[in-house]
Amino acid sequence: METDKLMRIYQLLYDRYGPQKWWPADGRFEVIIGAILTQNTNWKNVEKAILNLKQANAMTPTSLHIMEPECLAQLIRPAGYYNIKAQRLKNFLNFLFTEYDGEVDRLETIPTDQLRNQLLAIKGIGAETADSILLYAYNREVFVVDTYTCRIFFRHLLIEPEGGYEQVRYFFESSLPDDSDLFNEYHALLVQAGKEYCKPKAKCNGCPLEKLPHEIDPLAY
DNA sequence: GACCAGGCACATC
DNA sequence: GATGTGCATGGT
Repeated sequence: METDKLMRIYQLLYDRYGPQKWWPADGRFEVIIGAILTQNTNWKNVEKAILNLKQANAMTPTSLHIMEPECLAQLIRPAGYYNIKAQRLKNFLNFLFTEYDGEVDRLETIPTDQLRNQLLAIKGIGAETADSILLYAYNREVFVVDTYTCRIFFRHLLIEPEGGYEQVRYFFESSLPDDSDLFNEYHALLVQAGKEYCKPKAKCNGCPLEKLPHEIDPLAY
């Protein structure tokens, strides 16, 4: 049904930007940490926080698990919301050590739906963060919906503004081939296009999708 | 100085 | 169920 349209959009984005090779991280654990740190935050700031953790030899489950929350908060300070994010990281690590002995690889064998529910039960991990972890750390066939995804697709009249997260996710997952590599690139390309052309209060001249049907008033979303 | 960033939980109506 | 608010640094 919507498959052709979605693949055409994918192709337009891919032609413009090429492969994005996400997630920009060194290993599974770092993907998870980055997914929490990047909540409502510029990735450049997250990189500074991750560098701090690495320089403190703290980018391991054990060292983060035993670290004082105040110390962790100071290390991740550049990523913003550092107190709340330190707690969120701790919540994940408590889960990891309680349920899986602190081994991220042991999540590999858990069925996707079950793992998703376990992640969502952790305070501080919402739908987008859980799905980022599932797709980018565990290669599961889960489409990550974020602000840019909604904004771009709403402006191009492809989704309803009142469609919630799960509706939009279903729209992509049911229309696209069940391919985690495709989901991976697609989301990354939408973020790239969004950063450049789909700001909240700006028109998007030059956007790779500008020839598609388009909502005229960019302030609408 | 204003605006924005790869959200989420919680309060209140 | 919808809507509003706090959380915070750093780049443009």
